[in-house]
This record gives sequence, structure tokens and C-alpha cells, in this order.
Amino acid sequence: MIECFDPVSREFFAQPVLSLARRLIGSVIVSAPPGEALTAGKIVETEAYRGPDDLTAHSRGGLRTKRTEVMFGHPGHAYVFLLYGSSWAFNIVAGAEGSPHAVLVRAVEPLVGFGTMALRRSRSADHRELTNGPGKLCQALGIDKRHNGADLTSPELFIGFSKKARAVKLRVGRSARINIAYAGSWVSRQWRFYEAGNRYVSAAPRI
DNA sequence: GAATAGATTGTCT
DNA sequence: GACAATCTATTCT
Repeated sequence: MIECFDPVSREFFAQPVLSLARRLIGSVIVSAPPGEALTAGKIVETEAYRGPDDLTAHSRGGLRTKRTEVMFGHPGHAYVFLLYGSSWAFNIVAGAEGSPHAVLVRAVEPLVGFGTMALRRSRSADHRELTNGPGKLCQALGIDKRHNGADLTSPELFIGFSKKARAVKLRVGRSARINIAYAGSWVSRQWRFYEAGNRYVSAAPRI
């Protein structure tokens, strides 16, 4: 199963955060924790966060704390944080080392391990709500605090492309980001990307 | 399907 | 002590 996916190279993550967010649409998160079943999902929705200028990013103003530290490190690592007390959010560190940029993965389409995801989510295997949100996909893929700072070129958790579906051309839409507090002009920037028409996209696009 | 209220905890001020 | 890049159950229609 795992050999169905080609891991991306380290350089792939080093590109500017907006182009990375765009190009991640259609790529696949493969999760294979030791002793647990393999799960994988196609990324259908992302958002770019570009500190220190971006006032909606955790790294706004260059804020460098224990939590935001990984974003300042090498690209291609995971930034996982807790929000609203009970949901984890999975981000991919982008750009050059020292620039605190990251791509939030907001939704995936289940590809492998429907049963395992359904078990982790306490849902039926064909349910849309398996992975149509940042917290939901983390639960379904078994991603949590342990993965903060993890190298995303490792066999236990990596980003790749399906060997079969690589050539498939996707329609990618853009919109403003979702559920961010007032932060001047940053709120209306079209920094959310999604696969048009995919039913696992978390919310209807806004203008 | 859409709108609403309540839950819940690590991180930062 | 307040907040947060959300989720879930509930109550409508």
C-alpha cells in the first residue's frame, strides 16, 4: 500500500508558502504510526500563513515561542497545535529556514484505511465528516501533539503523490481564509486553496 | 441543510 | 485569566 505513493523531496517544501499551499492540493498525507494501520488522504483544502507580516499567523510580528518554534526551522516539518481545547491542527512548515511560514491542511479525502479512520472518528466509513475539517482529519489520520516537529519525509508520516493519479488535473479554487479574527487587510487575502467540487472541502467558499 | 450554543485545555499576557 | 486557524449535539426548517 505504502509503495503506491511517491514521497516529495525536501526541496518541494522549500518553495514560497503560497505556491506550496496551491501545489499541495491533490497531494497525499500518508500516516503509518508504528503498530497501527496505514491511513492516507488526498489533500483537498489548504490555507497559507505567512508570518511575521501576516497578522493572522501565530508567528505574527516574529513571535517566537515554544509553540511557534518549529515554524522557524527547516521546511518539511510538521507544526501541530491544539485549538479550542480538543482539536489538533496539522500544518506543514514552508519556505526557507528562519522564515516562519506554514500551510494549514483543512481537509482531506480518505484514500486508504477507511475502517481505521471510522474507528478513530466514531463515524461510518463512508461519512463525509470523517475528514472535512482540520481537527477531524488529524483524528482520522492519528495525528496529534506527538507529531509536532516531525520530519515529513519520514516513512511514519509523509507527503507524497499517488503514482496512479499524479497526472490528473484538478480544478483549484481560491478564497479568503476561514475563521480568522479581525486583522485588517490580512483577513480578506485569497490565501485558501481547495479542489473545486470535492465533497470533503470543509466549508462553502466565500467571496 | 442551516443556525446556534456549549465544550474544553495548552499557550501566552 | 483570557483566548483560540474547531467540533459536536441540538433544534429548528
